[in-house]
Amino acid sequence: MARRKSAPRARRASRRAIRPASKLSRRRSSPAKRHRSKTPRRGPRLRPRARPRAARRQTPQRVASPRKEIDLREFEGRWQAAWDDADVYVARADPARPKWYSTVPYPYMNGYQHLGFGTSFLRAEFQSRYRRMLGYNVLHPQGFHCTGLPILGAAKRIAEKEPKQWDILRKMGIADRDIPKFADPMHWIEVFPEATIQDLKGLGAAVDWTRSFITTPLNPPYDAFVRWQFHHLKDGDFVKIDKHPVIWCPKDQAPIGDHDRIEGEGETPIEYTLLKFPLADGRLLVAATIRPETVYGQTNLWIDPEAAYVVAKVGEERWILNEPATKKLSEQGRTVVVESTLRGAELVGMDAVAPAINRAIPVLPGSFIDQGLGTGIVTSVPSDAPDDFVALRDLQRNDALLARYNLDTERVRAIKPVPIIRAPGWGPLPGVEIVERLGIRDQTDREKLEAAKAEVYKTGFYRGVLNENCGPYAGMRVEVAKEEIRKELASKGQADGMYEPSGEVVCRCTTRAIVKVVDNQWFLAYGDPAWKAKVHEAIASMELHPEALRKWLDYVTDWLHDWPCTHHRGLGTILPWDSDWVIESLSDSTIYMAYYTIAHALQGGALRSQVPWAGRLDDRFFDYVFFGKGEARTLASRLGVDTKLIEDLRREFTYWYPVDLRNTGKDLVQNHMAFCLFNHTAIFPKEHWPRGYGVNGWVRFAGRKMSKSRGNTWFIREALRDWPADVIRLTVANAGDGLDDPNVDLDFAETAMDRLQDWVRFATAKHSTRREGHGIDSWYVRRSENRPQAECVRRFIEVQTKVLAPFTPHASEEIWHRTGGAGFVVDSPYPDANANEIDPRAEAAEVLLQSTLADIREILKVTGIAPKRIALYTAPSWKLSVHELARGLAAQEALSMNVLMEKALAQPGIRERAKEVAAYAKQVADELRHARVEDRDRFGSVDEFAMLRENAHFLSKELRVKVEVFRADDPHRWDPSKKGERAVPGRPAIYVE
RNA sequence: GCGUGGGUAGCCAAGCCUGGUCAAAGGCGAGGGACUCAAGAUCCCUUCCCGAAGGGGUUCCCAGGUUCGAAUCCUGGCCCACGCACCA
Repeated sequence: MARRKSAPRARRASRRAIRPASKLSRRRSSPAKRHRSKTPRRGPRLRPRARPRAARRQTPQRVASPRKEIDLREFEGRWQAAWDDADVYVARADPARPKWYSTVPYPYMNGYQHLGFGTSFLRAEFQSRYRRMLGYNVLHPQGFHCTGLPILGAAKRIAEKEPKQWDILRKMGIADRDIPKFADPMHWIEVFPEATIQDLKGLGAAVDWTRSFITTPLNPPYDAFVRWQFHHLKDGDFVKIDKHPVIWCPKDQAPIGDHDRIEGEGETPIEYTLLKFPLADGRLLVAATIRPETVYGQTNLWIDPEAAYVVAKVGEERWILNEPATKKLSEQGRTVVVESTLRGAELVGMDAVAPAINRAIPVLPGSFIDQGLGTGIVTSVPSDAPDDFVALRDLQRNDALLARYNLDTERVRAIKPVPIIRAPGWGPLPGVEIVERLGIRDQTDREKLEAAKAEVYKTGFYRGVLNENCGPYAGMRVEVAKEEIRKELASKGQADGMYEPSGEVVCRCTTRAIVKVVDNQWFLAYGDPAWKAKVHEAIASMELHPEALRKWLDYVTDWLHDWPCTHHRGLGTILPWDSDWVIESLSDSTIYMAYYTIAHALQGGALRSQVPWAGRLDDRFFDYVFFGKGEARTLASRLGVDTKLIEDLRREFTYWYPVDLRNTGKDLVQNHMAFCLFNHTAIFPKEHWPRGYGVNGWVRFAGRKMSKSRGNTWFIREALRDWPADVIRLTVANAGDGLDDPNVDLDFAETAMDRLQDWVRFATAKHSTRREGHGIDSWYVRRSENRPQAECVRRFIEVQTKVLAPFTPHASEEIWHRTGGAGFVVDSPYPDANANEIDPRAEAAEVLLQSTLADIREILKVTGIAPKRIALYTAPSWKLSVHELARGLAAQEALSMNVLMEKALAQPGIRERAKEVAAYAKQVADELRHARVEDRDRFGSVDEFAMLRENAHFLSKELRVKVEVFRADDPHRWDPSKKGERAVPGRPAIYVE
């Protein structure tokens, strides 16, 4: 039996709820309460309501409360230790029993885990515990993900004493003096996996910890496993090498991931169109745009007269553009030779031939151009680009400027925007319209101009249609025309392409990022239609929760394209055939569920394996264990282990695989969950593809989205500091289902805690003190007049304890043991409905009693009578027999008014009240014609008069007034207002005095 | 825009797939009562509107439709959330 040891954490955290008795406390809190009732509470209340300390001290005599306090935390620690000692959750293959294998994706180890992970984890865990009680041999392992950039990045930031990163750790509750240790990435990997284990154990996780591990080469057998996986992918042609645009730091000469950016998180490379404008001498002015569809609205070009430009030879052409653009083009695989430089002013006033419209437009001076973006030359479409319109207006109004550049004033002033796009909600010239609406003064009004651009672009792009000024593209949707026009111009040599970041990205070294096209990027070929087809096949045979997930996964499968699966930096396995690259973190984590099945042997109980032979694993080992290829004996002798050990691992794998349920938050659907299927179909035979997925929403906390940036996170350890684990588990279970975001509701937690304490108190009390009935079905307690039948209560407690066990394993275990249960409740068989114990007659009687009680209450409520005496009248015998006849007819589907009347009148004593009978028969016929069989059968199984008479005392007690029961056809009944006539079967008449 | 999910009472949240037992579970909040010197504890009742007799009215985003019957099925619309990637 379990060794009872009390966990120090639990003792420290114990919170004795002593009922305060002081008037002081009441006075102090009542205004707050009044206030609360009027205004909704702002922000979450994190902790259970605190009992005022002062009150506690003032009234020591009250401490001796008559009720024994239940300290949930105390026995949580105790039972966690007991399960641990008994290795309850350690799972090994057992061919004699059915298996259940469920997992959640391992969390990334750059911090403590919050309740978002906790929720995904617990949902899978509830299922694991439930399956365990159904008799399955359950495997539920948990690993820890360390691959990738964030840990390195964060460690570096700590080393640099960056305040933001420092603060993140401090907010996690790490002491200032300990923070410098996190300058070493290894420290993160030492601290957070252990911390996560403690957190999950604190929640009562039913995990087989002997199979836990961390990723990356720090853990050699896992590293070998990933290498094996990539060899297979390569052999099967699932990996390919190709060109790839990446966000790139020109100074560091390296790609910049999100975590290495000061600015521009989430920005990605997008392709700009380069438009070529021939000058009279054949040189080409090159302007960059993301809106090639607006070429039909071009009126002029913009050049910054103060900026420097270059003439560069690109292919056979001479391009004029700025110097940074030539560098970007070079990085993007173009050959660019700079020949000379010139000032923008030299170009102003020239004419150049615009593509698509093929006519000369003037080059005008503009000061708004961002020289770091594009080419430093901008084509002007004042109809749709607020910048262009404002710059044009500025120039037209500025005589000095016009004069300075010797421009043809008449010609410049004659330039008018050309309408080109029709979009709902906009006039013909959105660029002009928005500038006027926002009251933009001039080119220096940057903030408003940015907003204007965004607004015009969005509707223009998604809803716009090109108009009659757009030549062959008139009538085409902007979204489509964009690509068409670009293709046409490129094919005619009037356009080219260049990548830029989708928004400004600044590297940690403060250099502005550009886009580089690398030409040797390794990809997983998720874009391959044949591969996609196999994934669809896998999805089709899966069990998905919720079912809506199926459509989403199918969509994601089609939408995915080739995935760059290697990096130059970050922690991870070195690509086995090209040591310049490290395998990226979403790519090393797709089939590791297979690794868990053998991890207990490979890890030797440590997260970083120290097992000597496990440091020597090669592909042949995994080929044998996962595919049964090769000889166990040769393998064993090479590794220096017993043949049996190797064979056992093969058995573990074939026993446990595939995964039955993998649950996660919805953020992973379009990457990890999809990748997992792709890689399984690539590597494993069909019978080892995952069987089930579950997905939940983002956890909201007290109605608000839980997010680090908003300071609304709740770490598991914080939650455990404030609440008992079982309460957290119940609260998570209550939070909501489906793909919607579940809501962690602390008011519920508060109630759940009280109820759970009550339940434990009740269930573990001696029979004689259980009479109060807290925690038990109150209808039954009341019906039994507070003397519930002992065996019934015992059964109730047993069943309830088991049903609750997946959610509140600690409380259930405590009850189980204190009520003499054998073994652990978490391993006991789940209760099953027993058909022999269902008594339809008794249930029908209870339904009648309850509905009668409800009817009486309704009458009392409506009339407002304070009753002195209540009488019930059950239906007269003639109504009973008519009803019975009707039921019989209904059962034969022969119920009609005339048949019923005919049969009724044939009975003795009916004819003399034919009129009444007819009225009632009609009513019964209408009621019963559409009634369900079960409902029909309920009538007749109960002797209403006997039942109500027997329970008159109970009703009296419930209603606190005398209740009498009569037959409606009893001539001696007390019935001052002739209510008895209304009685019908199933509905006794009621009189209230 | 594309994709996915959703809109149920003051709030949270079941029900919808498989139509009827649905004025719609449960929880929170609120009101009343019991117990109490008193309570934030516990228990009971109420909580869409009307009603001095167990009833009636109007509801499940809106508008239509199918059906004897719709929160549930179909069509159209409005609104909200999330994702739209190279990485956890």
